[in-house]
Amino acid sequence: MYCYKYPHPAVTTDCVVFGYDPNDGLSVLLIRRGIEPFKDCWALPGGFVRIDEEVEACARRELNEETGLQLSHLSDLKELGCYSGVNRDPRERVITIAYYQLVRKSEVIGGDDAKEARWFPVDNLPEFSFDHKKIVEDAIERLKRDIYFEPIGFNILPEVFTMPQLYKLYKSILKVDFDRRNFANKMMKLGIVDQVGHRPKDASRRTPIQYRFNKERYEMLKNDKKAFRLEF
Amino acid sequence: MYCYKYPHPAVTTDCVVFGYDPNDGLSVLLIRRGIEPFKDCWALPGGFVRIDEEVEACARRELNEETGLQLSHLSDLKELGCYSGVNRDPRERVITIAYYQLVRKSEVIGGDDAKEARWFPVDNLPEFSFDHKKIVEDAIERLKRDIYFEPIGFNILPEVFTMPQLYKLYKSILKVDFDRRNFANKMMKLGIVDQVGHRPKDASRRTPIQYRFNKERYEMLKNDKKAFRLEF
DNA sequence: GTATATTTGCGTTATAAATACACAAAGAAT
DNA sequence: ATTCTTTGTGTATTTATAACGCAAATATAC
Repeated sequence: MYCYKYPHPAVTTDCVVFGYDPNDGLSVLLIRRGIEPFKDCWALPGGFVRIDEEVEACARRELNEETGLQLSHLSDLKELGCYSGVNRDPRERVITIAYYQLVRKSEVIGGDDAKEARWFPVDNLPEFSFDHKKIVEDAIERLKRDIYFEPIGFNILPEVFTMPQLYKLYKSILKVDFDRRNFANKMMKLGIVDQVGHRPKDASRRTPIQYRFNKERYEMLKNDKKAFRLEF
Repeated sequence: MYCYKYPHPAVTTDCVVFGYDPNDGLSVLLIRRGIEPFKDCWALPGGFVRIDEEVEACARRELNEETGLQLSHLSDLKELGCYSGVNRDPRERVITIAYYQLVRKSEVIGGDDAKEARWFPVDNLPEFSFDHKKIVEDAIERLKRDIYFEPIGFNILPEVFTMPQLYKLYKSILKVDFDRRNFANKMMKLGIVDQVGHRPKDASRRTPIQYRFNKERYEMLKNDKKAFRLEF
């Protein structure tokens, strides 16, 4: 037993992990809870912060334990915010720090002693445990906002992709229509993407050109919030 | 005594409160600690989250208790982030949620049983307690970023102000030079400010025109992150 | 198998916005 | 009395945004 002079809340982390594929569009990674409360319901991967562990480290650890996802030490989770409603967990007072991140779906192995982990398209989400519905909604809003001010896609698209793929990713997040040609021009002018190899001269116009992100320029624009801006 | 099966961290809040005046520029509100650790050192206003209290509510309460500041229930604190270094407090494991806010200096009464509270210009800060130096630095960076994407000034300038005053506020936050005429044009075109009364016809050109914020439009632009953008 | 629709790349043009200054009047500083 | 500073107004120039045309290849429909 651990005793304190004043009552202490428990602190947990939750992660909203976004994945993407051309068929389902944007999806969120959820796990099925194995224990009460909300046994067998869907919830965000997450768990209790250890006493000698930083909060973001906890989010990474829980993510790995529950979904097999091993985030690169480079790619940092984005802090979404603190959720502190006094009755959000029936067991005890629990304060949660939520994070979000974009990953390639293929990186989820779901191995280990992983509870059942599954992708749900953002417009077809299940019933949630706790206040996780609100957290996911906030994450989607946040992602929608962030996409205007920093480049998105490096972690969520395959290494080599086509302009139509990048365009569709943006459209499926923003849910608005904008001109594909202006979008491609902007991406090129920003210098964020490089053409991969040469297009074979026997290839038809219908075969899309392949690109990869220019990591150097991508990181630069990610940090310099003034330089990157989308309108739409 | 309150006992738990697993060890629990303590949770606190800290507030970075910015004020402004033409002479000192941007300042931060700090209090002198009355107890150990860091007795008599300067620290951010803040304190322990109560077990039946939401985190943001705690930040408001502590702010009021320690500085006399009573924030309008409308103006919400902005969440800055979570600070969770395992040794940031020598007493026990403490996780802090930091907030920031802009206020008029005059609103700080410093009454009550308030510990000594004082404004420090951001480029002349004292030694800090805990990791509050990092928190303040982060808040300044965050403010610098936010200023590009949403209107700032409603809470920090007097109700009626002049364009040169608004211009100087922006310059003292951003610490870059930009054209005052283009800035004024932009503010006018955004519809964020309304001229107050008529300029007396005997008034010279040297007497600045008075403005107040158009609250409706201000709030609109605050929420629609796409509509408000500064370049500089 | 032919007609039609869709996808892709590569443009152009009109409108709007950002940027960089010019200038004059009033007052302050020297 | 002269010079410098502050304030408001205005105007070019450059740059970015938004809307759209077109042809080639291929997929789809009938």
